Amino acid sequence: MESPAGASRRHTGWWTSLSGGSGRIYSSRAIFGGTMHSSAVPRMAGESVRVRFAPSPTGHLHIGGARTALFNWLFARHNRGVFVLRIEDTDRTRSTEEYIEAILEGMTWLGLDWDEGPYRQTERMDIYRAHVERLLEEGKAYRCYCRPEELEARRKEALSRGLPAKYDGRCRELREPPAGRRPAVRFRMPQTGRTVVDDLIRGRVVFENEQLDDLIILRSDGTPTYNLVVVVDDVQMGITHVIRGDDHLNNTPRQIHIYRAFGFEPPRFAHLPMILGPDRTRLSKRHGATAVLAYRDLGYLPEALLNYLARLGWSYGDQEIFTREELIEKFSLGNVGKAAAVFNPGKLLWLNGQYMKNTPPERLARLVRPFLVKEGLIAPDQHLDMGWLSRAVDTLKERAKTLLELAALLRYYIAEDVEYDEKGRTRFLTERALPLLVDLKEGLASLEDFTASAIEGLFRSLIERHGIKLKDLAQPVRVAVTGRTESPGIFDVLEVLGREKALRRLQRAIDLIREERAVAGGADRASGAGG
RNA sequence: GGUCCCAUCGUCUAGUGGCCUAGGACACCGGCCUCUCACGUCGGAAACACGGGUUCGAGUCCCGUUGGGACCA
Repeated sequence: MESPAGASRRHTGWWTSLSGGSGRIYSSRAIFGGTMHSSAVPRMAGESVRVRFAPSPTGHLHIGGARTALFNWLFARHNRGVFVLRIEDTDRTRSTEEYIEAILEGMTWLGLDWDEGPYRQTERMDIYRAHVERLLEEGKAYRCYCRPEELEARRKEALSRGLPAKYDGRCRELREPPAGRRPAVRFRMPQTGRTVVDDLIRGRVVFENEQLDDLIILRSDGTPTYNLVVVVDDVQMGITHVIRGDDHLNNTPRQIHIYRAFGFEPPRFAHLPMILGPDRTRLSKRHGATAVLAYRDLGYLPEALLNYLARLGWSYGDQEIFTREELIEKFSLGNVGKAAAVFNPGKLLWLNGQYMKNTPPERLARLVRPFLVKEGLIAPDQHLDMGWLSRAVDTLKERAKTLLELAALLRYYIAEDVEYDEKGRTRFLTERALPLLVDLKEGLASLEDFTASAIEGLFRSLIERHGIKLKDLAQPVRVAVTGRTESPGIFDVLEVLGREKALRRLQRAIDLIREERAVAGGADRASGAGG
């Protein structure tokens, strides 16, 4: 499932357009009149669940969007429903093809495969205009000739007098439109009564209709606005459950009235709590890496990020680690919390470490390869024995919390030579260690099988012969072969390193100690301090 | 400003009126394991925002206050 192709096998096609040939959900006949009622997916008992993720391609797929996508995906998979991907690219000035690609790539990397789409709103403009036209004909919407500047001035005026900044409805009953102005279209909201949203997460939320504006559904330039478009799309795509961020909760009553104006029962709504940064404001770039693909490039495993995202706002008793299948099986909206959650990179890192140590070394070896290239340890097309790399990875995987760290640790196995950690060199590559290293080198050179257990045997007999503890030998050797004071078990390190490299590095350490002895001796003589 | 939402350890959370002397996880501190580091393991410090009610009993229900967030832009 790591390959992009794997995740896209269910897609009906990248650029499937609802207004084009697919016709499965939508047919052009369904746009108008009575056919619309019957052609939209009816809400009957036992009807299958249809949900959607509708990102707007004005940026990368970020943590918050990915969590929304994940919850929709989990809800669909849990209920054996359909997960639709819809690109909300009506904002042409800010939407780009690159971001669309990046969003698809992010979802594919996370394994959030969609069943339909991606549909694109820009291909559906005629449909939205037709819907607006219908509302106009039925008197459920009206043309508004107020200019944006006028509206702005009135809003400021109202605000300064402490009144609600609501559209005053002056074009509602307009008989004679002023000449020479291109009107916008407003939706006629009810002005009395109340609207109830029975939210699947937040419970019953009541809005006074008095508070609702006659909102603009078609701008004077002919482009439809968000609240119209989202309703038309959700109706036509047969969406049964709208699961989205709670920043949309205030829009919900308006949308409910638009559904009703078209003669549809609204879907069920579920508003997810926000994800915040450490300063408790909405998570954004200021807080560091927020793009899903940035975590991929930092060496995170997709299943770890997925697991972390799932636990951000959702829980299942005390359980922290879930396989993808468990998430699908155990997910329910009832276990989604209501309070906003702070994104905690430290916990994500821990979780990734858990996944690292429980992932088969063969897979990690495959995944770490690009990071070795990035680290400059191998050339992009360089051959690398994957069996050997797997063994090397196996010794390191519980020491590395990310693939990037793993690649860095792999350096002393792969590189020709090592750089000594300064402290390690002065502390362990000493005169005292010299005979030990010499003896060990000889022993290793004549060892029959260059295996960890044979190497251990050699170490045991050496420390007995010299009357020392294991660490007196292990640490100097560790510094000599890895350059560092910490590493996996020294026997494993030597085995993975192989006889040739091991001997060469020991010799280099031996030479170094002897050189320093010579220099020190020279210095002693020069200063006349020699005794 | 108006409307709406939210409120348990620093963070993610369990908790759906008695099982709570508030549980788990990350991070933090200490012990153990040990050739080092890590993993693991054992232990520690750490929270029901505040005030009123309801109730025999409230983290849990209601109201208010405070604080945070979102939308209107």
